[in-house]
Amino acid sequence: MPRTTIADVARVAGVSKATVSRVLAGQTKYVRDETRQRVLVAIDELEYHPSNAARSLKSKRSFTLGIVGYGLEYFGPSCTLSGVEQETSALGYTVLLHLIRQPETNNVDQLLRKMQSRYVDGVIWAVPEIGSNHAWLKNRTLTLSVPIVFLSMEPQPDLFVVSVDNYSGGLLATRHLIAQGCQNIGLIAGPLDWWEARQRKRGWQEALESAGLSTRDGFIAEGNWLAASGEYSLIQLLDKHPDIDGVFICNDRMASGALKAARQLGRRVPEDLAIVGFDDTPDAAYFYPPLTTVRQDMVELGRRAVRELGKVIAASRCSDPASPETIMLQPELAVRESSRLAAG
Amino acid sequence: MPRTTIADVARVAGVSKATVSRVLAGQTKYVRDETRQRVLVAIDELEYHPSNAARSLKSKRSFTLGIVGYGLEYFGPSCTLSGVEQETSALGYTVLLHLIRQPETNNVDQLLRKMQSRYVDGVIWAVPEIGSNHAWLKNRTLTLSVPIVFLSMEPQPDLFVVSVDNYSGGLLATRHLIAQGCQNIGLIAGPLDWWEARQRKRGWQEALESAGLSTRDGFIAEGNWLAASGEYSLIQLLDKHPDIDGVFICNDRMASGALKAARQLGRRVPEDLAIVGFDDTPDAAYFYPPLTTVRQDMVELGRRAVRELGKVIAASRCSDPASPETIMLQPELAVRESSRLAAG
DNA sequence: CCGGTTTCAGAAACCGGTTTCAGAGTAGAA
DNA sequence: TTCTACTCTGAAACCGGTTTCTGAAACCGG
Repeated sequence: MPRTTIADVARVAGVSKATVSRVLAGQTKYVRDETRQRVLVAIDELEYHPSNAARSLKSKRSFTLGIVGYGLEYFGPSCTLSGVEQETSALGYTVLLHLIRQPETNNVDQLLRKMQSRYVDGVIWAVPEIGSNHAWLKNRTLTLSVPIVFLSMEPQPDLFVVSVDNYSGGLLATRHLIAQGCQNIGLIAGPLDWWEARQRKRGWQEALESAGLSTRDGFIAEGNWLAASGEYSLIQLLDKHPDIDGVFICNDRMASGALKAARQLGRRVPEDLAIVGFDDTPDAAYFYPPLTTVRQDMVELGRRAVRELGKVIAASRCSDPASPETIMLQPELAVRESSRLAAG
Repeated sequence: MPRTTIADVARVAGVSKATVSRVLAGQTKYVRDETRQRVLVAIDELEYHPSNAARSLKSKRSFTLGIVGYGLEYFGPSCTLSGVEQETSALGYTVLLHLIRQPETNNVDQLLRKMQSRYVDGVIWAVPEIGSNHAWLKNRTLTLSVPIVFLSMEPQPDLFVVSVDNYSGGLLATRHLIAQGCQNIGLIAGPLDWWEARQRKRGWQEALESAGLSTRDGFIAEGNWLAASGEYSLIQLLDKHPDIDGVFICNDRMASGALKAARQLGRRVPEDLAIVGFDDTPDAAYFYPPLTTVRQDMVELGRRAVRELGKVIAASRCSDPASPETIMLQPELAVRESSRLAAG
């Protein structure tokens, strides 16, 4: 049986397709109240739902937002996606999801074209900036015919960017360690080709410098976000510098590895070694000992990005382009036992 | 500037729209090779990409799979979604994502209609069976005009279901505890209105019974998947039955809470209390002590579901409906220190 | 050489909405 | 009373593909 179309509704309501369309569009003008009621009744009666394809074809919009994501196996990105979907639904759009597996992927062209061929009304680019994987932006600046909001990348004056302030997070973590009385504070960084990892490192660095503490190169180890690398890195670090009494570890997973290493080495946490992580994963509070960490609200990040995108889309529809802006969400510190030294 | 259409390609290639369409469809018949080449060149030259909307409108397919998901903040569902997306892309489709926040949601009708209005070619229902949230299926059995594959629900003869064998997982975990010499084995279950939680419990129960061990009611605590409930539940359990020497905890998060409780109570793990979890979260290996757990491959779950859906879609297109089947993925045990007792 | 099948290609209808344009009816102004 | 102005509605064009139908040309056995 063929689907019920706008023509069916029109026939039942005794009006023309045009009128039904106007009612659907929610126009209050140019439709008499009594007519509107008849149409609404017919729609209800027939359980009519308009075809998105037909609608998109003519109006060139799809009521769809394209999301390009990465690393869904990690807690942060999953939460971001959840936030994105939530806000997208709230705005009456639907999410078209595309995940990238190689962050340095370079078939961006094909991807964008695919999105365009689906008339997405906007795009959330939720692939973190790694190496030069955002270089494609150089070539096509503003050739982007569809509004895009970028997540977690170096702010650029001509782009919409929403990100957590990782630098500020690094500051928070490190200042806290300093306040706890740590003298030799190490860093287990994320992969330094990640923009976010570099920002966290910079926070660590500047906190130490402005406190007059040393940032010797040997105090830095570069991990790969995984627990095993945290374990390994801490062993390395303590081997070279046994006097390290505090470490800022750039995500909770690596921190959990480091905690394991500390146990194996017989270093008590926090007495011998204070540790601060980053993310505030749900289980960070259940590490042994519970982990002090920098909390970032990834769900809110996703929501904000979509809200921003919504504004851009609305503006572009009024042919009144919104001016690019950068939104930085501030992380906060969750203090737990892994860094709690006898209060001075 | 208007987008390049099939008519543009036709003009450049010196053929008609119909011919271009045939080339696009990949038909080898009814298009001379030389003509095809001309068309392909034109397509390439104009960087032509067909409009999905126009295509869907006529052909009633959208090359899109609708995914209805739940609980993306958890590790498992995220991985499933990742697997789903991967396989969906591989099959040339795109994912349309809709997340549910109240698992007992009952506006299923509206949701399905929305999917239909977007002409999705198939649906993956990735909302776990909780309470009677799948009851809507009763009313509309086979009225479903679009192929659906269900995840993680009680198998039904007339539905396509793909799931991890949770019962078998419960068996594995509990038999392992028995093999380690535990005599009094408790259970910290998930919320028992979850089908998956009930299956895991059943595995525990039958393993004990077939070994001639007791399954007193007091040996069971019902958690809510969260770490805090694992902590609380273990305290309860040990309070009532201090002689418990092993526990099967139905997910890793609760297990991490339980490990914390054990530390607080001064119970050594595994010497005084052996613990087995479920999921094999990436950090389970870094718990203190490292957690023995039942590993389920959620990524593969997602992939399998899509592959299955692909088959159903293909079959339905040949108006040769595939006959419903149930696929059960077998979990496996990852043995670590939390349950490793001196080998007998 | 002829009727019949097969291959190739184009014209036009069609999918289900939106939008333009034009016309009818009514109200208000001159 | 007539002229504009505004409200309401329908007919028809349009969006960009797919598909049917039709016909020309090529091929083929008799």
